[in-house]
Amino acid sequence: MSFKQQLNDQFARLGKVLSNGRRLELLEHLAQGERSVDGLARVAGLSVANASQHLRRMQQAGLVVARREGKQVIYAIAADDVVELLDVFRRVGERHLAEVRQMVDAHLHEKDALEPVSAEELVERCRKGLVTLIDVRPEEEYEAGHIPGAMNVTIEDLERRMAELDPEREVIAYCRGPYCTFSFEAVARLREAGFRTRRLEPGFPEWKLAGLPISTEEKAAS
Amino acid sequence: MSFKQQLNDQFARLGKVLSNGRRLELLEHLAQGERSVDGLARVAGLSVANASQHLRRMQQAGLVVARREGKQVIYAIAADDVVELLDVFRRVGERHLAEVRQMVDAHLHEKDALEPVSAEELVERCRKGLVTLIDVRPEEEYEAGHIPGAMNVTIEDLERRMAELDPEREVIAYCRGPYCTFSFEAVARLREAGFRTRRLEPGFPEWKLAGLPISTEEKAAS
DNA sequence: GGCAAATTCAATTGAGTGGTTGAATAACTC
DNA sequence: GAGTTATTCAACCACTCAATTGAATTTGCC
Repeated sequence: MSFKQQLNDQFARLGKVLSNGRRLELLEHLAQGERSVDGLARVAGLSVANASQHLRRMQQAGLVVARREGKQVIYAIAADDVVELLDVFRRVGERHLAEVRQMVDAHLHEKDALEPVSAEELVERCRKGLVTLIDVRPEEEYEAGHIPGAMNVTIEDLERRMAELDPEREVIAYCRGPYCTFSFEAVARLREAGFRTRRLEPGFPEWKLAGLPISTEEKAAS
Repeated sequence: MSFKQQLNDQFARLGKVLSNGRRLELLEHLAQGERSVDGLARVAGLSVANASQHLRRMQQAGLVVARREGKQVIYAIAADDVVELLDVFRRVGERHLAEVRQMVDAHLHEKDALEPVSAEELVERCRKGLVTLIDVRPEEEYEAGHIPGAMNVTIEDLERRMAELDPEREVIAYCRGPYCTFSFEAVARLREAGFRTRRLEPGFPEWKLAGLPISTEEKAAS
């Protein structure tokens, strides 16, 4: 077997890691911040043993790193370029896999009724103090890092905490990324309740990757 | 099975396509330009039936497109973002797969003895008329598109045609991309023969992707 | 229509993968 | 050190995949 073939076989190992939906899901969660094995197993709906297997495989491929912290093993994305890869991967997938386009169109976008706000636009509007920014991810992920000035309101809390929002200000919601449904849902519900609302185009990982400021201050401070 | 899981399974299909060394090799060749099934089978060292299977699979995933031309079926990369994906994929692979780093270090780079020239630098030097640019890929790929002003000298022809090169000018060689060995080999041989030589950092696909000018003029014109 | 070339299809084989289960290991607590 | 919790290991089964082989299909040419 030629050198070229051996080399391509090595690269193919990376492809193998990305060739399983469960692993992609785990990577998506890890892109939000580091987590323990059973934390990941819970959010991804997998058995602990199964999640552990997938994580170990990704570790061998160098995409994630693990460290021990007491009884727990904490996994994290190995480097920013992995998030970048995931992003390109998703973009190409969305463009080229007919099935993805169909699924996304059918389930998520009510066409562009929920027209997104770009990162630049958000920065501008925040500066002017025109908007309320909400982070629709679970509390754990919010605490691991969020956009400065965002308040954490999960989907479950949304109805209950709507009263806290100023109806005069536009509400902008963001979540994990372009294929996370939280922000779509939040926007839909807030619209029903009469708010002017839009979703932020990038998710938190894309925001972070772009080098924009992030914050890890406690919930109370927002 | 949740929507999120289904969606990730769809994306995983893309990973599956990239999870095989032979397919990656075919994509690398296709990134040089379109080719027929048996042309691809020959350059990749596969049986025609096997190449056909791989190509059909990549077609189903939307990464390549096929068109009939007489008796032959011509395959081509579906869009530029596929080349971009391949590029990110290789970059991440090189950084994160320890085995790749080892193999590449051992076989290709005699460390940076063959320090590469960037695309910008080449454009600058070409403008000043300081360098001879050679394209070390097979004739077919050269004819499908090359950097303007480059002369096509394959590895096989190199020894024989060295006399055509001006020993006073620096010679810059390029080939298929960062994991193609042709330009390394050409540079090594030319150095032995006493030429000042370097290799171009990007390969032809990367050059094209960057939107830099390309030419398809006949060999005689160079 | 009959023949040849290029490609695809269909069936088969051996190897690898994903998920489950139950046992083994590691670290902390008492 | 016994007990508890978090993680990994090992064995297993059903399933998918890569490559080969030979037949079938499509197209062009006489």
